[in-house]
Amino acid sequence: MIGLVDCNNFYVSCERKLDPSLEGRPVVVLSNNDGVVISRSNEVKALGVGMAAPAYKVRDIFQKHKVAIFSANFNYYLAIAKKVMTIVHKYASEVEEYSVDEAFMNLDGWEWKGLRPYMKQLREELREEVGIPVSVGIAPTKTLAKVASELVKKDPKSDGVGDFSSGVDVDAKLRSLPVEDIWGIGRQLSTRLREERIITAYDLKSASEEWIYKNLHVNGLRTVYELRGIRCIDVESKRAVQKSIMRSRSFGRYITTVDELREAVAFFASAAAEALRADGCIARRIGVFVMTNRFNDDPKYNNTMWRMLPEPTSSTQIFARHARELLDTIWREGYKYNKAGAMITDITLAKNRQPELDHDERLERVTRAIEVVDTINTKYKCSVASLASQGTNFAWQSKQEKLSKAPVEYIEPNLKFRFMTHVPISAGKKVM
DNA sequence: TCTGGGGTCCTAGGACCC
DNA sequence: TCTGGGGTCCTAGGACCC
Repeated sequence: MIGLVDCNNFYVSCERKLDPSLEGRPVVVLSNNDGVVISRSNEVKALGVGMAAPAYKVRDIFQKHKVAIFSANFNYYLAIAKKVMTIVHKYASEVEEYSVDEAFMNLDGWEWKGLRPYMKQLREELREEVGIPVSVGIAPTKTLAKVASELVKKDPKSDGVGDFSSGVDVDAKLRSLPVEDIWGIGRQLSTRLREERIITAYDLKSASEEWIYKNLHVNGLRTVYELRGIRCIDVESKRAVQKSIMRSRSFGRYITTVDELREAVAFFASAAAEALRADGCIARRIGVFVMTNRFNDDPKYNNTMWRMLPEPTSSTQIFARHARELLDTIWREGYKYNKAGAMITDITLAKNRQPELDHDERLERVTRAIEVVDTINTKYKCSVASLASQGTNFAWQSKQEKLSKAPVEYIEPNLKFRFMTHVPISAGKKVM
């Protein structure tokens, strides 16, 4: 059997942990730049506010129903997620941390009768020790475990554990789940399926394999098999090396000068390189993209450019220099830029690198300087130190107007959602 | 006025090779 | 006028996930 632990309304639950008076009240968490809704309490879901709803469009609802609004505090949420995962690992030897707030457990070999109380115990421990409510699904496949936890979340009378392991009329459960709520069936596919009168999870389970393969390809067929209880997607408990790293932001205001955009791109490239080093990896390819606002009538310009480096590296300076050159190639005067980013791909483990033929002392020095920067940033849990080229303005910084104050022991140093401060230092004499 | 930031995998189509 | 048949590799773009 496979178990799935899924934190309920995770970011909202984290805010409620800080302020228990939010319990029972409508609460939302907004994305970066306070742009869209990324976590909703059940009360907010009941108001009809959708996932990823633009904040300005639902402001009236928020006001009318006195919704508590928070800017996303990812460093804090990650700290809580870590506590959750630590406990989940106690309950299974094979755990796949599927996302920040979700984990699959391989429970093969467990007597099915024991599974439900075992998972209830996990749920209670998470509630007591971390203060986060979760839903659990137990089923023969990952897709069915997702279905089980999904149904549990929707059922106010349930005890939080959905069990498909034995003696359950799974088909009846599948009939109650709309096809678009299945893991792996998104908007396009569900539209296509509905045209074919495939409306519920049960319809999909019973669909013609030929038709599915022709229209939904291998992934669709995998989903169908998984709904039938045939395991096609394994629990991947070993964390794989990332294949790409991206850092990007929507800006708090439009950027119209190349200098400001250069600073932003230098920051993104540096942040990506830092994450690369933290993984013990090197990479050969860097890309940069720029975008104008895609929602208004302003003149549009989007562009991306990639470059293959002569050899793999993890050097902030090298990535930042190439990122700047790429930006200068795609930069066009006269547009209001709204978003930009840097991407690194063709990643391999640094220990697999071919040994250097000639020892480069300058490179060594630069590498040491960068190590110091990484250490400082990790220690202070934000970007205290940076390349001079990143500038000191951060005029392009995102908005975060409703940040909750998490105690410092709840702040997890992390490279993904690093915020920016204003004390750049130079790593060496001239770095770029 | 105000619309996130990461990731993964798959497919189609072009370039190129024999 | 007729205009091979594979194969591989790469990239762009689409679909999905949270």
